[in-house]
Amino acid sequence: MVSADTVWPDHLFADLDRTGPIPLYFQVSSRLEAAIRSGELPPGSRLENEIAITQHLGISRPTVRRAIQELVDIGLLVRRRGIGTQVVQGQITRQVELTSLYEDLKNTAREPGTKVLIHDIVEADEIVAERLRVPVGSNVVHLRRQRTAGGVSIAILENYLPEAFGDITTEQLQLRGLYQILRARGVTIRVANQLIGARRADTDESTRLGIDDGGPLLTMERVAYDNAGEAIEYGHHCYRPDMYSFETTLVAR
Amino acid sequence: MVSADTVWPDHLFADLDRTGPIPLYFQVSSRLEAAIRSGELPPGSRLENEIAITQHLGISRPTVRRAIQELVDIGLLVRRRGIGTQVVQGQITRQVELTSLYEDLKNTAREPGTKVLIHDIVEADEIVAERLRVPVGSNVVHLRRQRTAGGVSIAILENYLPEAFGDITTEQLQLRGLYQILRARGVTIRVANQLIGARRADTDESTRLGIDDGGPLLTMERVAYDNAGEAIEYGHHCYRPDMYSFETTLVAR
DNA sequence: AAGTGGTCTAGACCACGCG
DNA sequence: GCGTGGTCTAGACCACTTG
Repeated sequence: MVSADTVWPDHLFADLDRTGPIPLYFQVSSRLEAAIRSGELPPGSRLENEIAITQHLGISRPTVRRAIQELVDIGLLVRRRGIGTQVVQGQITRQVELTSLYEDLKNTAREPGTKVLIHDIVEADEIVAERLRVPVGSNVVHLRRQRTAGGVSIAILENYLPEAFGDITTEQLQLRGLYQILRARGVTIRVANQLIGARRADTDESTRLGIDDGGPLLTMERVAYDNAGEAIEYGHHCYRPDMYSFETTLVAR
Repeated sequence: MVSADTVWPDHLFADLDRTGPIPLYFQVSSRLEAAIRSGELPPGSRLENEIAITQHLGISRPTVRRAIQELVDIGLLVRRRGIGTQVVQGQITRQVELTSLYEDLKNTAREPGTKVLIHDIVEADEIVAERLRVPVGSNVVHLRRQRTAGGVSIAILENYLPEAFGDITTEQLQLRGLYQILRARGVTIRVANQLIGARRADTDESTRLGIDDGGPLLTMERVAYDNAGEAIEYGHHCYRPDMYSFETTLVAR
């Protein structure tokens, strides 16, 4: 018997497509996520148990579990053995996505712009060589860009890429984010390692970002890897701390 | 037929325990992780395919897949359909764990210390009430602590907890990290939402942390939730940026 | 004792990348 | 065409929580 206080928005799952290319578990998890974010499943709601969901949807339990797990992984649901599955109390929302700052800004509806300060080929110093796993002194693409949102400077981005990306043009960089350009070339970033910190701005940085000389900067250093596990990009960026910050959701395994 | 250039450290898996309480997939993934981190499986190595591993270990394919998935999730392995599974090139290592600063510091072998500056019960203002999901004006525990490592001040931590934690003693707080105390009471943090930024230090902060007045501070604001999805802790912390930074590994889904 | 999620099996078929 | 990982099934038994 199912407890009376459980919820399951059955109507959302009437049109599951078993023939198309979209996995069943994804169809279920995305509809469920929408129901949670819209408030249809309020914080604290208890979902029906997995067996019951199985019967409602006509799919197997591992598939149901995978759908639920997707939402547990992003911190929207909490599972407890012997208890059930509940919507988390906090309306925690965004995740630090594996996207570029450019896309972050687009999503916040401030018009992003890019000024390319440096775009050349240099020999890798020890740090760049180590990060990109190329020999010291080999050629790498070097970028320095200034990023604006709604006309206001908010970040200075310095990046290094393997020489294979030497044919990226300055025009492309002015129009799009780096990750967009990479994706258009069939390169997908799969894993990234980031180090977030803070330091004083130097004179050049404070002038460009329109802040006080010596004022605080938020910094991020990142190495990104593609599908094949190859290092694709190393960069160290700095941000106006009153215009940008990093949001993360951590979920215990 | 298995390609000649694949690797599988079969000897590591001779003693899998099928009767004990430790899940098979975890036994496999943790041994595999150790082999990767030790360098026994160097970056770029191709693992044997999943069917072959199934036969080597005498376990089913979903179990093998789950073990591999654990390491994909932390950025150690990369899977490609039609290609296989490989060790990531970069030695991605630590993760921002769901632990307190205290434990972070212990792991880096600098002796952590805590000075309790404030420990009282206050009425929740609007922000605290919203974060902890309690009524405005209801009682909450208020903490302000100064954290040292090897005798050097590195952070000021301000936290709010529901009144149910009013029996935590100042002595406990001096000896242990907050999350340790919570765990000892049977409270496990499951989900946390963090916002990381930077700002200027005020005079009190700069004095306590031994930095210049107005110098840069790394800041973190966090709300943490337990197994049941209940808000357990809200805090805003600041760190000496030359002594502490945040490391994250992001993995695309 | 009853109900829940956690783990595991032994298959099946499909989609993608490559030669 | 072949090998790879991606998805899915229909069960089974176990461990934990609560009444």
